[in-house]
Order: sequence, then C-alpha cells, then structure tokens
Amino acid sequence: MEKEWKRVDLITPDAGFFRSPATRLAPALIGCLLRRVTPEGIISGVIVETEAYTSDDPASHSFGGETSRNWPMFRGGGLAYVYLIYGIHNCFNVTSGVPGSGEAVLVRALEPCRGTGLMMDNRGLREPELLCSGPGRLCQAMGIDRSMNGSSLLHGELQVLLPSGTERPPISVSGRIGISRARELQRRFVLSGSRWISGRR
DNA sequence: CCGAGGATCATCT
DNA sequence: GATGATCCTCGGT
Repeated sequence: MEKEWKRVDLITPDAGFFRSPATRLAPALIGCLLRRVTPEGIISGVIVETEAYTSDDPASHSFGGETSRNWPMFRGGGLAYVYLIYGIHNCFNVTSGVPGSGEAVLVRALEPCRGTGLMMDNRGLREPELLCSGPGRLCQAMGIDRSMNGSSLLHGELQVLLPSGTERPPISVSGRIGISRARELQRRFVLSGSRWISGRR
C-alpha cells in the first residue's frame, strides 16, 4: 500500500510551512517527499536527513550577508538553493524563514521511493545501496543541479510534498557533518533508525 | 588579481 | 584513514 502525499498549499494552514525558522523546518522536513518530474518519469524519495543553517551561524553560507551565491537564502522559504561543493558535487537546500532572514535546510539523504531505476542510471549504480545517502549523491540521483537554483518548490519540476497524515516520525538530533565551525550546535536531524542516512555504517 | 578553502565522494592503502 | 578530483566563491590587496 502506497503512502499519500499532498502539496504545500499557500491558502490552507500549511501556508507557514516553509516560512518557519530553519531550526524548525529542518525536523519538519523529515518524512516529506522530494519529487522531480522528468521527461523520463517521476523520481522521488522520502527525506530522512537534514541540517539547519541560519544567518547567525558561522557555518552558514549566509553568515556574512547576502552574496551572488547565497541569494536564494534571502528570498524567503520554499525555494531551491543549489550550490557546487569541492568543484564536483551539488548540494540541495530548501530555503526557509521570511525574506531577508538568510536561512536554509540542507537535505542530506533520501529514502528512494519512485523512479529508483532512473536514479541508479543517474548514479551509474546497479544497486540502490548509497543511492541517495549524502548531499552530493542525492543530487546526482535526482538529477538536481544549479540550473534549479532559486526555483520554487511549491510547483514546478522539483517539489516538496507533505505526508497526508498528521503523525510525526521519530527524529534524532545531533551535530552537523562536514563543517569546521559551530560543530556543537545540535542542528542535524535524522529519521530515527533509518538505514538511508549518510555517513559510515 | 590572487589564493585559500569548502555543508563531498570514490578509491586507495 | 588518507588522498585526489575539480571549480567557484569570497575576502584581501
């Protein structure tokens, strides 16, 4: 039996979903669906790992104010912020907060849901192992690149959908991964017990 | 203009 | 555990 999903609606009580602060949106995104509509078919995965970044956070791209790179973080919640890291990998964020706040949530891992074959093709893999377990890996699997930077996630080819139910999944909190500053902040959120999160096993 | 370093990953020892 | 790949942003001059 397949789970049901609903669009974030601008005129219902979901209106404030993306406008909430990153520290609240990051756990709220756990269990949501990230979906891309491609000419070849639909690709989707359930978000199982996120990190929150805010403008008062030395580890955040927005810490020094708005720049030509981080501008989507300053345009309010519900946009894609995609940037290149180490010259090779893309990282995908969901912007959050109100315009000017400089906040985003890094999506670090997905549990593959639909279009697994397409994702494996994109990654050059023959097994779903490590398919979307890491920010670079999930972008490669989903076909997310910087051409989608700044695009709306409410409608369009890349979307975030909410679970139709109201039950909250169990979430574990920890320090963030791969940063040198503000390691102590507890701003990494994972779906408890998920085997799809990033990092070593 | 220049140089350092980065919200990573695959591969090697 | 260590390393190389590879590019762009951003701060300093």
